[in-house]
Amino acid sequence: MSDRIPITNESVIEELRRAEVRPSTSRIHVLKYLLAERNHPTIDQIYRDLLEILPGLSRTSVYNTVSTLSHAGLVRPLSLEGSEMRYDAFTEDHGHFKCEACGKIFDIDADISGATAKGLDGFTVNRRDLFLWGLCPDCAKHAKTKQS
Amino acid sequence: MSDRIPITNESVIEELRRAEVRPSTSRIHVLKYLLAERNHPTIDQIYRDLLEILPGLSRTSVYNTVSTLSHAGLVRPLSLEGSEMRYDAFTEDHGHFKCEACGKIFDIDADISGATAKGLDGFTVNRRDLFLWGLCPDCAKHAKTKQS
DNA sequence: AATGAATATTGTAATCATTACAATATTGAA
DNA sequence: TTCAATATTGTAATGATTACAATATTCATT
Repeated sequence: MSDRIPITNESVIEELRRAEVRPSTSRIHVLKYLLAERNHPTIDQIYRDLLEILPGLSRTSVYNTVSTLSHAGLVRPLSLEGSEMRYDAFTEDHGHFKCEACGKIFDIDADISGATAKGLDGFTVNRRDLFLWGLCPDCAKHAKTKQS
Repeated sequence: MSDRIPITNESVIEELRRAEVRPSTSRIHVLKYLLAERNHPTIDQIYRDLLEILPGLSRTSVYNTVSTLSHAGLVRPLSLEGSEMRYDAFTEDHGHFKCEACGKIFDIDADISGATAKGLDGFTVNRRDLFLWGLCPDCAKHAKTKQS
C-alpha cells in the first residue's frame, strides 16, 4: 500500500526514544515488525515471525514488549473478538474491518473523530475505534451461492 | 433511562419464537435479564445474578445460551478488551464507551450507519460498532488531581 | 395427559490466552 | 569497565472459554 519512509532500525530506535522507551532488542524488533507488516498480528504471530530473527525470544517478552509499547502510545491493542488481542502500530484514528470468513483485518479510513457525538458531555475520550464485521470482497465472491 | 414496553416472560418468549429459537428456561431468563438490565454484563455476571432465580443454572449453560442468542441476532457480543466478552441485547447500531477507571460501559447513540464510508466497495458489512475509551464524568472528576 | 425423538442443560475436564514471578541478562550513565 | 536500573526468560499460575458425555427438558404427536 503506502510505503512511505523506509523503516530502519535507526528510525525505530528514534521513535522509541521520542516516546521515552528504552530501545531494547525486542522492543526495536517488535515495533519495526508492526510498522513494516501492518498485519494486525496476534502475540503468537509476532512471536513466531520474530523467532526467526531473534532465536532466544520468549512469548512472555512479546507480551511485555507489546504492553510497554501500548502504554507508551506507540501501539494500539485491538480486541475484535473474545479470543486474542491484536496489535496495530498505526495510532492515528482509523477503523477496522474484520472478515468473518477469512478472519483478515483491514484498515478503513472512516472519519471517526467527529463520532464523539451526542450525550458525551463530561466524558474524556482517549481512544476510539470503529469496528466493522462482514465479508471482504474475496470471501463475498466465494460465498455468493452457499450463504449460511 | 427508557423504560418503554415492560419486559415480561411472555414478550421475551415471543421474541425468541420470532427468531426461531426454542424458548427454554435459561434462554428466556438470559434474554429477559439482558433486556431489562442493559448492563453489558460478562458471562459471570449473568450467571451469578440468574443463579438467585434459577438455582440449578450452570455457567456452561450461560455460555451456550448467549452463543445461541448471538447467532440468532438477538444479542450482540462486545469485545472491548482482551479479557472477557460482554453482551448487549440492543442490536440496533450504536456505540459503546468504556471508562478506563471504573470499567463501566455506557451506550452512546453516535450515528455510525454512515461510517461505512470510503474504501469499502465490495465489502459486505453485517455488524458495526464504535468503541470509545476514556473517563466517565464521575471518574474524570475524581482523577482531576491524581492523573496517572 | 402420555410418549418419544429432538434438543438443551449440566458438570467435569480440557484448552488456550494471558499474567505472576524469580533468576538471569542487558542497558546506559558514570 | 563498573554498577544499578531495567528487560528478558522460562516456568508455573490464573482465568475465560470450549469439548463432551450423561441427564433432563421441550413439544409435536398420540
